[in-house]
Amino acid sequence: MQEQQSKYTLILDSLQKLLENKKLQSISVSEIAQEAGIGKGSIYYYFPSKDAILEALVERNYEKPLSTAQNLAAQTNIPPFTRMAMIFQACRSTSSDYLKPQDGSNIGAAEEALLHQKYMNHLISEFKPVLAEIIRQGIKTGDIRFDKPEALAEIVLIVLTVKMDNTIAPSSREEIEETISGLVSLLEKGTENPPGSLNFLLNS
Amino acid sequence: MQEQQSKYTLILDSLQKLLENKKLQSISVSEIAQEAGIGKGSIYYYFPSKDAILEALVERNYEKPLSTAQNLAAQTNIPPFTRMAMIFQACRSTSSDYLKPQDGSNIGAAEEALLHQKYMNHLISEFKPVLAEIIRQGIKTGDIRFDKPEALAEIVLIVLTVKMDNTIAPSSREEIEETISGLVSLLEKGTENPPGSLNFLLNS
DNA sequence: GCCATTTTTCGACCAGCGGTCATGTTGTTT
DNA sequence: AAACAACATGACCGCTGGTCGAAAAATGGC
Repeated sequence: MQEQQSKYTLILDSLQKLLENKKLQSISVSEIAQEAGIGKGSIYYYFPSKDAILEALVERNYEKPLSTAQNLAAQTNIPPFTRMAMIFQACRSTSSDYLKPQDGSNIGAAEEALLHQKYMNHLISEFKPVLAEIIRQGIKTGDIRFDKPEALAEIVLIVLTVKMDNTIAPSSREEIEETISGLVSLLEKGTENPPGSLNFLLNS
Repeated sequence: MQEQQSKYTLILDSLQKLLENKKLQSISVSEIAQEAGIGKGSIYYYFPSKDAILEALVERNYEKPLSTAQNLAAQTNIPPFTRMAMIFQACRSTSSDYLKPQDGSNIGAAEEALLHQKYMNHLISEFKPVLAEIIRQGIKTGDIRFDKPEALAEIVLIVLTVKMDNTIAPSSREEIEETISGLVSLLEKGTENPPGSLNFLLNS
């Protein structure tokens, strides 16, 4: 008989549960196994390493937002800045999923850093072609004036992701908004749009 | 009798040597002790944790470039963009110090991610006020037109650091240059300077 | 010089980690 | 029923970051 969810999915679910509910820290493979109610050895039947579990989880979490973003890019009838706003939104919402309560202990800081690295890496590399395509269309329609769409997309995504993640350049919520607001200003001038015209990107 | 260098310094030197000479990976505390020619327990007399050693090393490595950057910021007779170029240069040179030969094994990827995170964190947070001050002076002299100096400084530093580190958004050397070139274009438009006027920022 | 006190050094030791593996257990095929 | 493959397991391994009591070196008052 086939279970509702395969062990593979069960393992990912368990890791996710541990990540959001309990403190983040370094979650041991044994813990994951215990949470999933299976033997530790079984985990290595489905995953080659602990890293691979993290990687698979990150990948799974961005399947949905990515596909919606891709659909977004195809909707040429929607104005490009509206679509950009939705990507902004996607970055914000997915980012906050990984914010967990910080406790005093620094144990497992390394694993956490790796998680953030993987997360940002995926988000930037996956969203970049989508956002670049949107920008390219915006250039064609004349809404955007800038001659390096890929570079612009990457810059925007890097700043957004890093500030949302808040690990590499930690700051208060106000400072984050200040920087994003500056990014929007820079974007307005860079794409030759009037000041304030992109303010709607700021709504969280 | 006082040794030429304290054990504290010796430990940092040993870690640095291990980081640059051998493959990066996860360097164990025992290894550091062996390299330094001291007992493992002694390390914990000078440092509370392995993390603290990394942190101290990162901090030490940016003492010098930071102080020169701070001196730079004070030199109001030098045009602001020249000083900015020197900060660009500082980012580039310090970044490459940590690029090490990549081998196939993924062991210790977590520790490496932590190192990169610490490194970028320090670089951005330390350079930000300096660069912001330079920008602020540029605004006063009329060389720069932008109303959020801190935000602009942070954006520039984030993009520079992330691209130089090449861990969060890995790409080829050409792609890196492309993105930086895009950043410069964006900067030119954003600060209301003519296209190409900031090209000298690109020289590595 | 000498002892008492403090500062420094050490490596055996610890719990726990990620990962392996021989040994089941279960399910399918013939 | 027998044979075979797919799945499950926890004892086990080498190693890690970190602890600790004891020894060694330095220090200071006399």
